[in-house]
Amino acid sequence: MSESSTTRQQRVRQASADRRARQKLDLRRAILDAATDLFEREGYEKFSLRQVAEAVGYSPTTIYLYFTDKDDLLHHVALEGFRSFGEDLARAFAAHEDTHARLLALGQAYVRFGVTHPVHYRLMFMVRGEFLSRPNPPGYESVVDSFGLLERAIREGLERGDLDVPDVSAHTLGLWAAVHGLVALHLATPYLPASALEPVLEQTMEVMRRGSRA
Amino acid sequence: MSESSTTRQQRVRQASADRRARQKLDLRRAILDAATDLFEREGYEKFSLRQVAEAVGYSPTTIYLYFTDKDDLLHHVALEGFRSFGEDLARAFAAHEDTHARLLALGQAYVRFGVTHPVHYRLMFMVRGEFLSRPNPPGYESVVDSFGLLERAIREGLERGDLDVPDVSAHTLGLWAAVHGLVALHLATPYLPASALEPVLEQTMEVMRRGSRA
DNA sequence: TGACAATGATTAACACTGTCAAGTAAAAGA
DNA sequence: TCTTTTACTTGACAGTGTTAATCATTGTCA
Repeated sequence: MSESSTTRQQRVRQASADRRARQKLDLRRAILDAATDLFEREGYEKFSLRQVAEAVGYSPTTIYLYFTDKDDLLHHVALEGFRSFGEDLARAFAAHEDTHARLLALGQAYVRFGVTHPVHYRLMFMVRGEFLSRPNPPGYESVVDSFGLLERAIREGLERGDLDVPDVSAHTLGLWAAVHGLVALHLATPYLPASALEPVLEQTMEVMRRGSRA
Repeated sequence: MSESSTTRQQRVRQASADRRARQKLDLRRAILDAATDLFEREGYEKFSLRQVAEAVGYSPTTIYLYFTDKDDLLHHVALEGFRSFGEDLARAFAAHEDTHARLLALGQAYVRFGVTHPVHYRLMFMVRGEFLSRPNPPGYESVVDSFGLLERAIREGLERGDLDVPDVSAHTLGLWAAVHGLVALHLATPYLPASALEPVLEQTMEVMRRGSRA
């Protein structure tokens, strides 16, 4: 009947394979979602593979069919964080043209992420910062290079004559470190409560602005 | 014979109690040393109570007679770190009179500690920063308040007219965060290798100096 | 000196954990 | 219909922190 170049059997087989691949992706997604959920509720120390399995309704060993091990699963939980973190920063970058306004907005977006996603932040930048040095696995190639974004803002500021610093990379690192340090101090120590975070950030950004302006 | 107000029996009893107390302290010290050693060799994740017990030659449950639990033991490992960290900073503080030289020295001492004691640093300020908010247990009352030290350096600088910032506490936090951020980035990410740490610190300190000078 | 009490450490067990090898049941392919 | 592949589970191992019960030794006191 049909004059297509593929036989009916071939097409059915293909559809079947597609469906199975889709189900496999669905379960992988469900595991990752359950893991993220559990992680955010329980925190790094109490996060357990077996509890993830129970939450998703499979035996513990099934997880190993979708992630190589607990660490890999945790890495993907972190990657979800890097993705939304990158999106936040990209929005802040795009929202301003002026160099200093842009840098301030980036700093504020950074801090805001840390405050609203403390458990994720700790995982991503404090407890398991090594994740940053791992290559992005399939599906996460497009995650925004946040560090590169900040570097670009600074380089452009330098080209426009808004900034004057000896070394772009060093200043990028210094600014990043300053903001990260504030969030880390807030999350890990009693020195910097949430209420003080915003004003301290502003004063620090202002000091660094004054110290780096042309 | 002896006309002392205490009987011989009383003195013997006292000496015996003293000896037992001393032995108890010795074992506590031995456990803590073994724990510190193991922790520095194996790192936070692999640190195990049972291995500490084995290293010191006692059964696992014996540890509970000297520390309330694993967390308490880990806290004391961190406290050893806070002590030597505080000593390093106090030395740097005392070595300089000039405000900016003193602040730079403090920053350098801070970074040096992080580089030479990475495992301890991670425990103290990154993975288990909550330890900072716990009250100092017996034996650690004299640990230098490093944060207070930095604050004093800044306040004195302000009083001498070397600095001009709106808020002393905020600037203390900002400076601390900047240096901590650099160490944390070095220890947890690939962005800041050891070789780049010193120059980046210098440029950042210089930017903050320019931005906060009177 | 001998009975009693306190101290210091141990053994055994529980409820967990991540992970691996082997096995099972169902679906797909020939 | 027979065989192979796929998806998943069972059972086990070697660990973990922690608790309760127990044992041996030492100190105390009649």
